[in-house]
Amino acid sequence: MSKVRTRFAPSPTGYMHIGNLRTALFTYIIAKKNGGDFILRIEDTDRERLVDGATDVIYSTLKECGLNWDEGPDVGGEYGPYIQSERMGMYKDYAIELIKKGEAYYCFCDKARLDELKAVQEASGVMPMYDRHCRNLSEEEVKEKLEAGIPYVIRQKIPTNGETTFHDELYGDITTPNSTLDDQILLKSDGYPTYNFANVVDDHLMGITHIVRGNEYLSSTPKYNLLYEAFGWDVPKYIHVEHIMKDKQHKLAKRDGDASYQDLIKQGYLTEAILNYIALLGWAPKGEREIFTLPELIEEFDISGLSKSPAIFDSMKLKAINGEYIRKMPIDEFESHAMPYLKQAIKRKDINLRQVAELLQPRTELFTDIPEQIDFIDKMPDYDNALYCHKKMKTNEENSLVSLKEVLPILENIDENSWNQDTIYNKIVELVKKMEVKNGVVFWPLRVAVSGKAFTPGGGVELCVILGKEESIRRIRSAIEKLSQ
RNA sequence: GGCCCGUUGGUCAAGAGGUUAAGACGCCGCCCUUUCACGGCGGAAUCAUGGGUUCAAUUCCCGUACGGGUCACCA
Repeated sequence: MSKVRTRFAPSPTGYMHIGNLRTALFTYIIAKKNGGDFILRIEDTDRERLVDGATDVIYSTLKECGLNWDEGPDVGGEYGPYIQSERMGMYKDYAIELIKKGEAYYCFCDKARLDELKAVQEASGVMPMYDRHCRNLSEEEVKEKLEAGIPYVIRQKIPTNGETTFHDELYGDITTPNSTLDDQILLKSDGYPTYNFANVVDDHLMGITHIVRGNEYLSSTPKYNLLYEAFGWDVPKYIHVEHIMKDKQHKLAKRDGDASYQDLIKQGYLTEAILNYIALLGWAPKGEREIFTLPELIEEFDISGLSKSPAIFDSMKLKAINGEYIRKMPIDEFESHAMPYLKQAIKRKDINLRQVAELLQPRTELFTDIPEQIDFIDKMPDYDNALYCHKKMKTNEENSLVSLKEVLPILENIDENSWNQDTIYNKIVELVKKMEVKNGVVFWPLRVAVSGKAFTPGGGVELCVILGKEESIRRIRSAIEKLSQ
């Protein structure tokens, strides 16, 4: 069996849609799973849609994701060039070869005639399709028109009856009546190939064995298949993957602002988590495990786990997976990822950011959530005394005031050098015992007094450690004042 | 509209002609606990629909509904 070769062939739009990224992922995995090669080909023949720097987005995204290509525009390879616009010269010969084989023909119909034809067909409710006006021109007629310099295109000669069946590795055999297939244009009047034609020729020339692509190509595959057969080329294996949806009726689109890899990164998601999640969208592993690195995905992957129906993108699940990756990180790595957000929220220089990071790690699902969690550190927020009332902690404004008054001198008596978790905690527990109350009766008011928030990462003691002795004492004093009014 | 594809809890989904129809996210409850989070335990919640085939169908077949895709000198 020949070596497996797969290809990812994006158009440079300056934007990596996560559906595309997922297709790239599967394409890469299928190659690597079989010890094959993954090829990158840039399909940039649409000059009008060309965007500056767009190929760089493709390169950098794939690289960040670890989807390294074995052949491509920048790394070369035996089957280049890998940029479609640089391959333009060769297609015409292939189109003419097809004409000689009787599998294609010159068409001299001009735009006006085609437009009119289409209008008539649409008006009568018929599917717009070329009427094969030029399909049976005699050799003389063709020669005459060519010599007269009449512009032409080359169209594929689809069988007029019968049906075409192709095999998809996922969907099985799919059969389509030939009568529903259009004599599609292979070579445009400017001499350039259409995408459909270039694609088949390129895939063949590059020795692609498995074509992995979006499900939108399912209905044009019969025509591709006919093309392979017309040339007498080996038909590759097809694997069509379903779309990622925003909801049941809408595809995830650019305007949603969260459809691209870049959008997700901006929102604070980790590359590994994104990759892991999109693999799970439309593909199910054999066992119950869900967290996989790229090499593990290659190990686990099997086409049979691919889904045949569209999957709705669920950011809650992505977030949960992101959280798992975050919790798994060594603290140093977490800290460096979190640093920009820590600095954004904390301007004070006397705060030990490492300690803050330690509190935050098990509580972070998205890095962008960090600032809001620690916004009380620089500046005590305004809060209502009602915060001191907590049913389960059995606290209210009165006993909170008592607790704070008791705690204050104890904290004041702790030496600056002993201002740490254990010391503070033990001293407060001693106090609690002496007061003969529940722990919460002291801990809850303390936490409120130093944070002014209903929820904080860490409890009163942790927060006091973070804030330092001086600031903690100051906050407790002003809380006592506030409660005494 | 023609053609093609699909339909298991709210979402991702496993599954098989006979199962208590996995698991995950989310939700709810409990435990742990100085709040929250983490962790642990438990719960509610699903086979689109009508006909066949069969002793038995959510699983196989046909129809219906619903959803998606596609019908360019775009890629």
